[in-house]
Amino acid sequence: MSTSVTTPATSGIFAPIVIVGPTASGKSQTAMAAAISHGNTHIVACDAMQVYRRMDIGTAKPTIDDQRQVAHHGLDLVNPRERFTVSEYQTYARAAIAQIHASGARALVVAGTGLYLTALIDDLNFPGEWPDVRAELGREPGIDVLYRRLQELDPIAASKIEPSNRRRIERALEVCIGSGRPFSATGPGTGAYPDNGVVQIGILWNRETLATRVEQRVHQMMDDGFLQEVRELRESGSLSHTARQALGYKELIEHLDGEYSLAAAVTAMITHTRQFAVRQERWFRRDPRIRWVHIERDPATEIGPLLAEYLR
RNA sequence: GGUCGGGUAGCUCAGUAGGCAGAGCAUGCGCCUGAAAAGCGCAGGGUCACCGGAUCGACGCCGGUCCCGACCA
Repeated sequence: MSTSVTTPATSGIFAPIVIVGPTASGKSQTAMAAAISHGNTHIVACDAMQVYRRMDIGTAKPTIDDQRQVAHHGLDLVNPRERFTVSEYQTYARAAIAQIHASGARALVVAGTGLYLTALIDDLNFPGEWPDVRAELGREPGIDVLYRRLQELDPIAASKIEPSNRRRIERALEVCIGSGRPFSATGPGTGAYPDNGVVQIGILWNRETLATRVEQRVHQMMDDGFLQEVRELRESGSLSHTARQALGYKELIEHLDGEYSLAAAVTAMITHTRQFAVRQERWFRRDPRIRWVHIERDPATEIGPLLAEYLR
């Protein structure tokens, strides 16, 4: 079955169940427990960093043991030196879910990366890439020049992009110039929340507790040999633009480069991870389709019953 | 004990020849279409260490007190 651009491959009776939540909220653990107790369930990771091989500890990737107990998808798709984008994820994950469902099993998506999830379950059509156009735009020093040009070519897109956001201005221009059509004609975008039949369950902790969990997890990662993992990655060659910016990896690479003491790197890592968790919450809470569950102590047991209704 | 620095936002520090107090980071909120663990924006937040004085007016000037640092004895 081909991945139609107008109908997500996920709609209909075989729509997946999705667990969303910020980092360190206990998504993976919850999914594992549910998959084991219900059987015939595959877990599909929706995570921009777990796609990289050899980036295991810092991305909190499900262990080999977990993967032996429950079939996982979306992990270890590319080398950390390779480029990987939302668009590729969209194609990959829709095909994976279609295949899982075709085999008569259930797909349980575990989502931490908001844009990737939108690409997976909603109508997000990526218009294409024009590297030569992009390169040329990158050479223009004046951001105001670029913004004015976008205002001419695509006033609608320009009105939605802040004049200071160079990256988005460049991408919109790249599409306008490359395709000859306005970027804003691409589709409804990320702000549309159509009824797609996908059940999304959100894990919600209070801020302070989540912050504590983040801190504890960072220390746990360090105890588990995170520094050694980063050292090996760093020695095996340079990472792709995306992989290089993964939380924790970035800070530890800077430490190994001598820019940070280890203690400072760990502190920065905790702060940045906490900020990331908040940003994830902000992304997800815009989606009115998500059913949030306030967690007091243990997400696996507190979400279990709700999940059971849909995994039957 | 003496001399010299310094005490300003949660943190690190600017600042004013006296006229309603600033930045970066942190925090809160918002945005997000091929880097998204990325990128961008907005906001809240101060008895300018304390006490007294001169001045129309002090964070700034004068006197004193306390605290921190360096050096000298």
